[in-house]
Amino acid sequence: MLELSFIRSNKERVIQGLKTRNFTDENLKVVDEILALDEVRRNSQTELDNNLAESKQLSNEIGGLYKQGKREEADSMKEQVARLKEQSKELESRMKEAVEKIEELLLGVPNIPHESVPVGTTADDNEVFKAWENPLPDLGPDALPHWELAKKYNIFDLDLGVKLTGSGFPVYRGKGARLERALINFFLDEATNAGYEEIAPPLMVNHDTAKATGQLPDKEGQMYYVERDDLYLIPTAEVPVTNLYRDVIVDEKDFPIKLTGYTPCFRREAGSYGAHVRGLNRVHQFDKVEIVQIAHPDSSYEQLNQMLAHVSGLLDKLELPYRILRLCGGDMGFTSALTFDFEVWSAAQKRWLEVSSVSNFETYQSNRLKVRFKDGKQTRLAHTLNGSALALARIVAALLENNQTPEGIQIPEVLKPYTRFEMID
RNA sequence: GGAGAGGUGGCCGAGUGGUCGAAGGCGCACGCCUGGAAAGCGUGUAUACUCCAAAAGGGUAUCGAGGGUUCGAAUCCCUCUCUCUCCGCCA
Repeated sequence: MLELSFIRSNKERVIQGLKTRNFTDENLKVVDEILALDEVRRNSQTELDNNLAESKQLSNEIGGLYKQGKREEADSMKEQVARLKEQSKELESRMKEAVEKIEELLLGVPNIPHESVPVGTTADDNEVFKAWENPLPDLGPDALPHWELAKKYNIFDLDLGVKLTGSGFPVYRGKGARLERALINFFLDEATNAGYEEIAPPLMVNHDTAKATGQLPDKEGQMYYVERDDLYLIPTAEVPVTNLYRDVIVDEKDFPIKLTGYTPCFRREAGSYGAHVRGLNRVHQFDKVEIVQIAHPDSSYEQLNQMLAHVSGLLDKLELPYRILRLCGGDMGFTSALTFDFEVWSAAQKRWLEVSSVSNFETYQSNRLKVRFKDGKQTRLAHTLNGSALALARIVAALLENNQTPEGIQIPEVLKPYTRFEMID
């Protein structure tokens, strides 16, 4: 959520930002609407405060009069207080109404894009920030997509998942399960070595938590919900991990706070069908290691670069061809100010698969989270950032496809200490 | 699931209707003292909104949450919620 005070003093910047997000003139009216309501709110608040101050003072005087036994004087003052109270009620409801309406409108306003965000409406308009310079692997016509490889080597099984749960819940087995575990450990170790503290969070969260990182209300339909206990299954570790710092005033010298966590991720996403969602390309449950940072506003973009370098390093070590995209205004997530997507080349499907999304949310998320720090006397919102490092299912898909040989599937060097086998055959 | 106890500031803890944003202690910060430190002494130490061009300084709200009684609520009443203890069940 944008800060109201920011909109108040940076109206033009907000409007420009929303234009990058392809807001029409009609949609842009929301800004004026918010500012008008803010005016109403502040006026009623000032009036209300004065009113309450007066009642308070009168009440104290009444107390004094009673002690002196001046009953009649006191009683007439009571009437005054009663009248003020009437007015206060009215003012309060007017204020409350404005506050609620502002909140509602504010929830509909996305984050202001960073100045480097390219204009555009769809994924086609994303900028290739870092291309893959080397030739892409060519496996020839016999290359099998990962779902065929899964059958051939019995490493994961989607049909069994259907039996147990439903479509989109893969069962990994044998070396497939080991590979999964190896990748998780590899990613966690890498993050730890890069200075991230490992967190093992709950996989279910309450309403407040889901709201603070922005999953509620905008993405309610994407989450699995346990009605009986009013809990949501997490769609990403970002949710519980970032919420660790909800309502916390951070000590400035602790910046940047760097956290990592492995969790399964649960996503309902009723999406498109066909080849794009086959196999592990899009599933309802997948494993992911997430990195999260809470940073000082002055250095959050440095930290973002550091996160890009970290994710790049992982893909380099796994020897996977990848490229980095800078998302355009139309494709960027609602809450993000700047997002880079990592895509890995899947050699049998011959297409790029998104495996990581690294974003700086600036204060958009921290405004709801109320993650703050002291800047002198002032309390300011911190910046939050996060990124996948990395999402497993698609990495597995690409590893299987790219590394297939007639003898079997080669395990990248760096993973061998983790899998403790060299080949899936 | 059953029974009971309890939620007060960063922490501990006092406060059962009147000027209480809240005693006291601890912690923390700064200063004095000291060769330096400790001790000691002094000062300060919540958050949000708001008024003011800003600073200084005001105002309002907040004692788990919401509602009620009252001129006046941390204190009384109601609802909800969370935590703890005991019992039951259980990886």
